[in-house]
Amino acid sequence: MSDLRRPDARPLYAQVEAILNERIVSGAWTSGQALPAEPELAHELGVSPGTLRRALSGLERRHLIERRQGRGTYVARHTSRAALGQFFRVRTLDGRPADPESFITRVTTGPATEEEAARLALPPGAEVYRVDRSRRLDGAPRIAERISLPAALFPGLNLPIAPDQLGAEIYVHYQSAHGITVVRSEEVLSAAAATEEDAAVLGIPLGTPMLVIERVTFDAARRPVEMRVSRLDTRAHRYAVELT
Amino acid sequence: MSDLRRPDARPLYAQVEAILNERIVSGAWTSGQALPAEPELAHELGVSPGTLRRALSGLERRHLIERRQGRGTYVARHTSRAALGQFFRVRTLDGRPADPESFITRVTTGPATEEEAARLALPPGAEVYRVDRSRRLDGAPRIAERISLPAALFPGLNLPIAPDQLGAEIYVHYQSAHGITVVRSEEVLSAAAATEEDAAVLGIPLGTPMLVIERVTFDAARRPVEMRVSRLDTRAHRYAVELT
DNA sequence: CAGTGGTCTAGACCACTCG
DNA sequence: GAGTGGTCTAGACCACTGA
Repeated sequence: MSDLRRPDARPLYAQVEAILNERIVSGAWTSGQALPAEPELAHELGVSPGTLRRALSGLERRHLIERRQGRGTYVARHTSRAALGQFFRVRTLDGRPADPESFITRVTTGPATEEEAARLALPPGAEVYRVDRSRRLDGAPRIAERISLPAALFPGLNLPIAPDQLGAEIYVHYQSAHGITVVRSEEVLSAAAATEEDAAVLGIPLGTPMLVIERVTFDAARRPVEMRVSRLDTRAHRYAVELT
Repeated sequence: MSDLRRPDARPLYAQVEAILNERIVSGAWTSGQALPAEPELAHELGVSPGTLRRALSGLERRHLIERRQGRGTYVARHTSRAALGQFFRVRTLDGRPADPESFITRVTTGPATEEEAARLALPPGAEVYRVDRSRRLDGAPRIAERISLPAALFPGLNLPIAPDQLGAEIYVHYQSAHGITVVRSEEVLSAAAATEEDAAVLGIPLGTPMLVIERVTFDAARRPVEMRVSRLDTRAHRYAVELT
């Protein structure tokens, strides 16, 4: 067991958090697995229970673990309700979460565009998969979406095409089939007129104002692992943000 | 000093946080004032230093206080750079924070509309002030904005009209002139075509796709204190969100 | 150098879960 | 009832700030 003493400038709890983070990222602890009890883990790492707990709180805040009183601490699965809604900000006009259903319309492969290479931190010409989806909200088609993935991170891209096997839960698939745990996304929003493709996919008039959402998602190792562009018809839905 | 023992189900640190929150909301501790040192405050409240620190961390997370090692803990002023950027999500295309400049074009008074009454939790017909602003980003007019305020919370609405006295820092004015400390906002975003008013105010073609941002802001007592609708021309700017 | 917040420790007790 | 995480305490020591 490594010694954690001083030369490293970071506080001890931050070093402990990084060590535990690495165990999850590397797969030493896998999704759903129970961590050792806190006193045991604290002893193994050579820190006090209080310091260990502070490190665990950091992992919990980033949704890498889940703690349940009386039961134990578990590596987070991306299947809980909280995790499902974590990155989906679309609401109905009265504020309820929209119920999304996804249909994959096309999967293609090719060299990364300049923008894909920049956003995904890929070398020029690296191969990417592109997944086009049409998404229904509360029954009607509302979102046209393209997801770009580095081929190197998703060997074989074993994507089921049937919507009921994938649905909105593509990040669950990343974790279970490719071992990639997403923890953070950056989104930039703008407005644009519906293109001919939007009009065809969503059955709306050409030029309808659309909300364009460009997202880059990062995993626990801070690598960009996905880029997506979603075009949302906001005539019956909204994108909700809370600022604190 | 009140006793904090058991019957109350909330954890002690949460009760302490609520007590300190109330001292700030009520004005007993005013903006910029130094709090007593931690050991002293812990003794006054009859809790251990650790419990007090946990309560202070909650207040810090909500930006109600600022802690500076070696100096002390202070009731937050809404003047620090962090506070200024806290609620302003607009960025340039390359991701840098946009530099906003505001021009008040009109201030009016009248009974609340149905929507204003609902969002601001006002009785029907309550009086509201409405402030219309045109906002320039990096030199060009990009945002048309209307702010609605409950007249009861802003007696006299002593708003300076000169842009250099108000600027983007309207929440600083709320705090210094009306004693209202904002801590949280909810925003919903949609896309819409530029109206004739948008076109006139911003000098853009009718029908240009606009990003519409509807915001309701709450103070530390959880009252809604402001509603605003901002219409942003996204041809040169974006709205940025981070999801964790 | 006195005073402040930040870190770290060690342990008691409580609340919850499940067999 | 055994085992878990959640709360709370008491105090030592460190790092930083400003007079």
